[in-house]
Amino acid sequence: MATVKDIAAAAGVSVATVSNVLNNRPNAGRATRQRVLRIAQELDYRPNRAAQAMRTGRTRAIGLVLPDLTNPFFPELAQAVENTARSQGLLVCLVDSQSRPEGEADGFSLLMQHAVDGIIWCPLGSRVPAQVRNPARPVVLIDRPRAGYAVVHSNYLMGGRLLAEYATRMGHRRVGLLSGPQHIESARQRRDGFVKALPKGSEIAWEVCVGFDGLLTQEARLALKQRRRATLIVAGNDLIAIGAIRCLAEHGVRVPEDVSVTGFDNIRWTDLLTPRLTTIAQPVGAIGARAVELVQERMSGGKIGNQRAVFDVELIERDSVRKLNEAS
Amino acid sequence: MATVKDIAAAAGVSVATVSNVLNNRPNAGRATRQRVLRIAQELDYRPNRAAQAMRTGRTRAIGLVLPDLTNPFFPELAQAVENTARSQGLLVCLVDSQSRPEGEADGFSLLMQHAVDGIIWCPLGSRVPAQVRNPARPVVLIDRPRAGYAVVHSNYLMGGRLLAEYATRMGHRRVGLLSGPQHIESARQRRDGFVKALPKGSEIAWEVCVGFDGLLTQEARLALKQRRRATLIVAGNDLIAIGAIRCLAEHGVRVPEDVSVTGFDNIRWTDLLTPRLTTIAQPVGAIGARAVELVQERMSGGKIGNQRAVFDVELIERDSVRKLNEAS
DNA sequence: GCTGCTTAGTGTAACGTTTTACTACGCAGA
DNA sequence: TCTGCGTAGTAAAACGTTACACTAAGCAGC
Repeated sequence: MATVKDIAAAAGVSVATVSNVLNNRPNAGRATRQRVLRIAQELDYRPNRAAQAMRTGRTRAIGLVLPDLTNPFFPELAQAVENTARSQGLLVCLVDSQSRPEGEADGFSLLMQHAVDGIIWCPLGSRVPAQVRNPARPVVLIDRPRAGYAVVHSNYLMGGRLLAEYATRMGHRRVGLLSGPQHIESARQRRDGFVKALPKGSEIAWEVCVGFDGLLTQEARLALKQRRRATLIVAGNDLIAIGAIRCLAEHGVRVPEDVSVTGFDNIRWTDLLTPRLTTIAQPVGAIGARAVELVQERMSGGKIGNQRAVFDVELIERDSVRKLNEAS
Repeated sequence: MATVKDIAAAAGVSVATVSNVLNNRPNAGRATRQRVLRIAQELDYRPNRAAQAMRTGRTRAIGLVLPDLTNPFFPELAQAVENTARSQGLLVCLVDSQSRPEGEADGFSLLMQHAVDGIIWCPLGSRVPAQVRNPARPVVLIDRPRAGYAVVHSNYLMGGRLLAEYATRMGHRRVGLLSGPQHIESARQRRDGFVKALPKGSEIAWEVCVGFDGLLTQEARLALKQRRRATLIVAGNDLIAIGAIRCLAEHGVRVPEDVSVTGFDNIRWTDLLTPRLTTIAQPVGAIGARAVELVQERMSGGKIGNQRAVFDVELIERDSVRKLNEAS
């Protein structure tokens, strides 16, 4: 591979000048500049990132630390992050902790060793790995807020509210809640947003919390079996909704004929399912892109406080909620 | 961050000795060795990867180039690859081409700039990006074979055969094929394996090829609507199967009561669907792990020819195939 | 002609490692 | 005592960049 030295030799200038031209600093004449650029192109020059990194301390790589790629919300996010990053010339280094804190810690350690310029992180729990507690590098959280960090996520309260309004409009007055883990703020806000926006006369028939992975607990299965006259089941995310629909089917309960179900996330094939799932769409692409922008701003010195970027969400009406007549 | 120089100073030896100890080369005395190691630990020394990379040309990072993270088969693969890699101290750099050849090319270019030590690649089409045609770095293909490369994938022929045997056992004699793109070998082998293992007296009622992403073409929808007395539809992967089931539902056709459907891949929530999908399970974890091993072998000099690692697959019997009595 | 300023460009140290060639020392064998 | 050899360790170059401190030349103003 060609180096600056090769270019310098071919152009009859010093390596310093080549470097100056390549990083377009002002101190180079018009003619020289063009000559150097042309030769660089001819030799197919690519800067050696390792050398650059050693000299400048920047790698033009960012870390992406996710809890679980088998939850389809995250691959969509990863795709958005990777594509935006690549369009800016940034490489994405992936860590999937498989929901294990040690995995998260190891991943951070590896990322720090490789001196990534910044980290986009969807934190697992409340624990902050030592490797990142003194963050030499900017960290931007994604999807899950935490005090002291910049974060970009959806307006979960709004999502909850939209669902509550829709439920009411469709005539549902008694709902069962299959919420996500309440120690995760994004799960809590979805739930709270829903509950607060529920009008007088509507009520929560029951509530059970389960994991975001859609694997239902005994308690959840029992609640779904009994149902206690709930006409609508509001799930914490799409995976939970899918799990619920299947559990209901096992008891011979049809969706939406016998009971309605809503999800959250609008993962890609919720509209390939039977029935197509009514859910809340998050602008995943925008979220991923914004996270990259934010981390990049911080990489280039901008210490712009710990901002929050919150994105509006949208109700996607499909087939899993039935319209009740007033009498029912 | 502590450097070798710091350790050398603290231990009263030269940096060369520190380096020797750290890479446990023989020329260092017992006492010195232990002192250096102790101090390195105390100072929480981590080698500067950039400096190492510049000197040795190795980065201890590998690239993972995938066509589409929104196809749930790939995140599972990515997870396996990342976890095995991390356990070996390798960082994974992700590229998602979003099924666009330019994306693939850009990704490779970025990976080469960062001088990853090896690349695990699920190629998009038949085009080989120029960046990788002269591979200074070892490349291991995953899931999609191609002449001249090492590859690790499932035994697709076996998968096809298992499906054919199962179909026969369940009394299905007339099947419709909803195959994947036939220019991709893995799709072709699934199909061929199935067709070849079909006994006399069984027949292919019709065949349509669609993309792996589960979005059905007009032609496919028409075939599903007509059905031409096929009692079983064999889909090229789970996404296609899911799409087919929904399309059938739109025409009021129930699965498996009216027609049976099989998938391929056993992506994670095929058993959350209604009906639970009968499909072929690939050992995704093993495939990912083996790919990492293979690329690592090659990284450390082993030029072991272009081997093929082929993994057995397994039939997962669920609820989407009905047993027909002989008469039907 | 001198001063001061701008433009265009250069020489070289430095970043943190690894590695090559070398030294210094002790000791066994003759 | 000399030779040779193994052990323990060192000095310094090298990897490819960037950036600092310079210089050389041209030119305007007086």
